[in-house]
Amino acid sequence: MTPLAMSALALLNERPMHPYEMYQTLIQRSEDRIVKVRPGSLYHTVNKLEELGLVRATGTEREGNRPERTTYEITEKGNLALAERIAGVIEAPEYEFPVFPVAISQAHNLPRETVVNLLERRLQQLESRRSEIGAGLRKLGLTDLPRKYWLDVDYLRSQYDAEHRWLERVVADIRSGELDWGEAKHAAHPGATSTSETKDDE
Amino acid sequence: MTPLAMSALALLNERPMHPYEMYQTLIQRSEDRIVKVRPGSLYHTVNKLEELGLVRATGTEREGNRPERTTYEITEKGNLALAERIAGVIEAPEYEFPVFPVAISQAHNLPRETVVNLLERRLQQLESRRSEIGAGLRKLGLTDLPRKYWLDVDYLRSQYDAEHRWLERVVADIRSGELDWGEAKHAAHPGATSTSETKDDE
DNA sequence: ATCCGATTATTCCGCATGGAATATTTCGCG
DNA sequence: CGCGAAATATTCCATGCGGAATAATCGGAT
Repeated sequence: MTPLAMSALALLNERPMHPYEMYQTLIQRSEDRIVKVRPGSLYHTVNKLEELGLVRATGTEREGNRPERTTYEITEKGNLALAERIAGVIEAPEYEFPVFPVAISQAHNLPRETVVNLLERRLQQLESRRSEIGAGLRKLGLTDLPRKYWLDVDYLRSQYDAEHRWLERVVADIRSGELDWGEAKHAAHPGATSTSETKDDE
Repeated sequence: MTPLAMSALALLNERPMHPYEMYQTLIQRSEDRIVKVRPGSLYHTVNKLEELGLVRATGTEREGNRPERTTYEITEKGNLALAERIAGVIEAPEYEFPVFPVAISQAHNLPRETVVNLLERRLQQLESRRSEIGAGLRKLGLTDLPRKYWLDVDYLRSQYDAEHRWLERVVADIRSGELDWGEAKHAAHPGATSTSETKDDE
């Protein structure tokens, strides 16, 4: 079950809805900070959930002359599956192949000072993300709600902090020479004087 | 450019190869810990890189009577693009929607003790992951190489540590009551003798 | 009153990914 | 020396997701 499926099921667990209403609700609650949600995917997801018997269509109303909208409700099976999925995800950490480690593992192809600059820019960006998180929290009035309801933010902040510290440490270590950056052959670095040779004869 | 495309380009930046050789090399270097790599996707990826003019086929040899293998080399443009992509990823942090936050944001649907148990199991799993990382490092003899070449491991470890501390803190806070887990209506919890649905009580 | 644009609600298409299928060849084992 | 298993090298197909297209209606400015 994909993240979006989890969110969709969770919504139907509150009350029956039609897909577009789920979309609105997710956006309004700013859950799109945590799940990737696009209208198209949502419909697809709900369809799949129906095939799996985790939700069922209760009926199709039409208001005015707008397109028909199909309302879905969660099934007993769906309720079960949701809880099991949540439990499964929490219980067993799974690596999800973020890009940053890939890039950092190849940073040795770039020259020292370039890397230092890039890392410092990242630091700045992280700072502003951090403050956005805080601002968003307050804007949503989440700070009034018990912590139970924003554990995810709490978690993400701790991850953010760790990355922040790591970046600062690495930058310092490169600067100080503690982390040696033996300049070998590099890949071309952006901004290098490149003899632009473009061959596209296919 | 997807992570796999980055890895492929990086390999071709070392020397020309045919896709299967890239596959072998990635596996042998255990880069599949960091990039998701499946033979199928690799061929597809290389094709796309060719269309984009970032790599070019140098020729097709055949050894014995095995299927023909097409060797590729990186182009000037490819070299440039690789460096730019690496720089771009490092420079600008991008959220990649991991599942754990989604699950944790819905954990309030599960009963207190269940959650505590799940979090504790996760802690254990993380422990063993951690030791595996260390073991893998030593097995590959990476510890001899300068730190420059295993910055990714370094980073991942710091992330791991942060999560570890977060989990311990949260578990402690739930246990102590510091983090209140007001037991409201729950979704069915796995292993519960669930009877009817939870529709009407708010 | 009317026209423009945003909102409502959904469908459709393309593309990247993963898994399986294919076909040949070498290797291990008795 | 011969049989099956693993390795070599690649293609093919089902699937899920994101972005764009569609189509009707509502709100707001002139």
